[in-house]
Amino acid sequence: MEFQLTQTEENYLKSIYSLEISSSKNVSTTVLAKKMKTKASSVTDMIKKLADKNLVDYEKYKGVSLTKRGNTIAVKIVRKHRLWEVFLVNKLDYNWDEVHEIAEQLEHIKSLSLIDRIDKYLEFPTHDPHGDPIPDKNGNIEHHKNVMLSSIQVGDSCVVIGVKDSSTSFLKFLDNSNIRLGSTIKINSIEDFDNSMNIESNNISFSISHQISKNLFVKKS
Amino acid sequence: MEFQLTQTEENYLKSIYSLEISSSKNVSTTVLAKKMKTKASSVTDMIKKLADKNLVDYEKYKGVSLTKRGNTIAVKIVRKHRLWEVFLVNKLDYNWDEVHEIAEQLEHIKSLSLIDRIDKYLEFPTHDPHGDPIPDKNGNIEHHKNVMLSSIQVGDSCVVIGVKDSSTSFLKFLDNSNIRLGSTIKINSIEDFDNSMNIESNNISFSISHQISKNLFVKKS
DNA sequence: CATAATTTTTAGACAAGTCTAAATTTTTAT
DNA sequence: ATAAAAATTTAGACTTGTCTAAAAATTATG
Repeated sequence: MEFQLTQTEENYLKSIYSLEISSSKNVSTTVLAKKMKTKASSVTDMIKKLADKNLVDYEKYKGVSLTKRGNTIAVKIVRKHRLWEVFLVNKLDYNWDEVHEIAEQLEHIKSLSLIDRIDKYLEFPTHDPHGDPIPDKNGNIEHHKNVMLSSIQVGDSCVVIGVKDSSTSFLKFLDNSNIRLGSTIKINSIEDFDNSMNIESNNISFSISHQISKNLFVKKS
Repeated sequence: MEFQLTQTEENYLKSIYSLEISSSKNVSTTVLAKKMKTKASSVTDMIKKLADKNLVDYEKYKGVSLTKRGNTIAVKIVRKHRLWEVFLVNKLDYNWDEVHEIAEQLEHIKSLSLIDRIDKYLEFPTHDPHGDPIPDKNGNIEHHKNVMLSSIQVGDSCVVIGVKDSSTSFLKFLDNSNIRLGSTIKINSIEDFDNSMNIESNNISFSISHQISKNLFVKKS
């Protein structure tokens, strides 16, 4: 029943999945086009194909959403992506800013057993190197509470549990600031003018922009 | 300088490489078509494209051969394929008859560093699970002497060092006969009629067809 | 060596995924 | 509420890798 999709189709499903999570509305053609780095007209074509295959619900001019079947497949791809990232970091000693592109390729490897063997080999990790939760074999996934560092109040402390932006430049900035998953951060002050924060981490105080604090998932401690 | 090839182009190069090794003549369109499970006309089209890219030497009606550049790329793909096979067998506990298809996909993953990290992680194996030699980082590969079990004489003993045919059915037969890499085989007798051999392995005597003995690489002991 | 058989190439077509340009629909703003 | 702007879709085209059918070249055979 689980017929073969092309890599491109899989990438569309994955993009729709992540856009649905962050907005909860139907995904628009333009937004999807930007995410897929292609043109709106190409998106329309592909959406029609996915709708024919019952992977998305689509109504002209109204955007798309994943069907149950589409969601199931998207979650599987996310699972593969995140497990491969764990493999690359934990076993091959890659840095967390180096693994995304390789995992983008590895996530499309077709095999009924491979990813579950990897999962076992990695001893069933629950989160990837960026703190994102890994869906289990049955597609169950525990979502972030989405608490951003930017919403924490002066005087409070929190622990970094994930990054929203996984770009190399952001991750390298965090490396240079000695901020990693598990780091404890205390808010010393917030600048009214630009919402930049003075924080304390590893006993060092320094300032970070709003752009930074908006992209760090944290848990109050 | 090392521009991107499609998976299909890579597969053609790999096929030409393996056909060149086994015949040392130019590879004909028909033979390549059979190997690639496609039609001769498709092969002609692709060959032209590869020739344009300076990966093969091609003269109409005379078949193809790899250029130095084409050979270098083909060897890299072979290296990736064989290292991934080692990973699947040694780390993920796959059986040697299960890994070919998955490695066919993994060999096309693009990354400048990945395969060398895998190589290191596996502690620089020299042979894949079927006994085929693994090219090193610089593309150096030590070729089999191509001594087949079928060429060994009655009374002599030898050690299995590789399989020519890596099909599931052949490998499963070997599993069932308790023949694996490193197994010692003694030739008790050879049947004139069909060249079947009576052999002794693991202190058990049994008969194998010529088809079997022609597909086992051995080293005299 | 001449003709038959085989191999190889060419010509024209198709599906997938993309593009540009134009047409249509929806949204925004006056 | 209607015109302008923005978003979306359609139409037609291009590329990649494939195919079938037919033509051309090579090889084999009598």
